[in-house]
Amino acid sequence: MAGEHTLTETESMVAQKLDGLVLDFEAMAIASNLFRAANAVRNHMERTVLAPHDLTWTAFVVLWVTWIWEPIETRNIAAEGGFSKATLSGVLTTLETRELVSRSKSKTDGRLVMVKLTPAGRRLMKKLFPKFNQEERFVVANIKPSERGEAADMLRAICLAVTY
Amino acid sequence: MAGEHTLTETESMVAQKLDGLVLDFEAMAIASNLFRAANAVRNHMERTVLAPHDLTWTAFVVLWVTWIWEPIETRNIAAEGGFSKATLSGVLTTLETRELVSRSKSKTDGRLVMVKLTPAGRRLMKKLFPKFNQEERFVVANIKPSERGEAADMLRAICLAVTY
DNA sequence: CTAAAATCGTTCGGGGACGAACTATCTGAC
DNA sequence: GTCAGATAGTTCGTCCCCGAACGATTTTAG
Repeated sequence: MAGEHTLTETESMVAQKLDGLVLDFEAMAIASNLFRAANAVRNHMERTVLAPHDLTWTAFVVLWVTWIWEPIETRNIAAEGGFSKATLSGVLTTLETRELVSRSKSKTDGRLVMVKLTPAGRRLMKKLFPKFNQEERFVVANIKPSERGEAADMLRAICLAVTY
Repeated sequence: MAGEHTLTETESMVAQKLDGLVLDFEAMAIASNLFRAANAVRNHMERTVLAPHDLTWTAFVVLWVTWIWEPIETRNIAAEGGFSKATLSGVLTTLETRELVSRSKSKTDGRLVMVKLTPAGRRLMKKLFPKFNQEERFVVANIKPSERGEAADMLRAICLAVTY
């Protein structure tokens, strides 16, 4: 994650490998830092907040989305969380085994499965989310408060470009 | 990934769940969009550039880092790529089986393993990276060129906060 | 010189991640 | 009313992903 090499060092190495080709180094820097950042934040969250409760990142996202919108259809959890329905299926089973969520068939459409938190799941989220938000504040601490709005906008702009 | 709900909708739901508690919604928005963006970009790259060559995201990152810095020690690949040495070990084995990289013991320190690309690996990267960079340009297309420098800086600031 | 501590890469176990194939259910055209 | 097509969720196979434990090597203390 650290990335011991400076950006310009990397750039000159890449330029050398592909000499003659036109490259957009600024786009490259954004993409590469986007992943460094996301990965670093995820690891930080897992270590500081999630590991003590034996939760993975994805499991937490599922709990969070469900907590906010329950009862919610599984397809919507997957859409909100940004992972495939196949992934969700496994994670839901794990969480159901731990009795943090419950599945039930929709009355109006037999294809749909509705998900809710159990009381234990709700208790966990009520305790966990404030800690999580506190770490989120830590994560953005190096961004000037006046620039945080633009930061969020920029990330949204990236999503938009890729989601068509 | 899509996230059908608006930010304020989500905020009011969260506020309701945790009423009385002070939350930093701006930090929440940045963190959440960071992951949406990273995930979306990764999926986009995998579909448009990587899948045709049967490469996963991580495998590509390993190839890229190795391509730029070869010969490189495995611990440095892991640091540059942002994943654990355990992950790297498996991915390297996969890539070695496909004869895109080669491992060899360091002469000067028996603990270290050096990694290089094979000629086939180098050919692949020389062909693949321009396509990859082209998609990176697509990804940042919705960010004003004048703001792209700040975008990269912001992501670096996040990394810094979390990496200590 | 040697024993203890540190470092490096691999292995192992368990969960996550996805596309593809599958079953079940619903919708719509006729 | 029926049946072809669309949609939802699960299962399966394969790979990624990490922490912890491990064996091998090097460094450090004394």
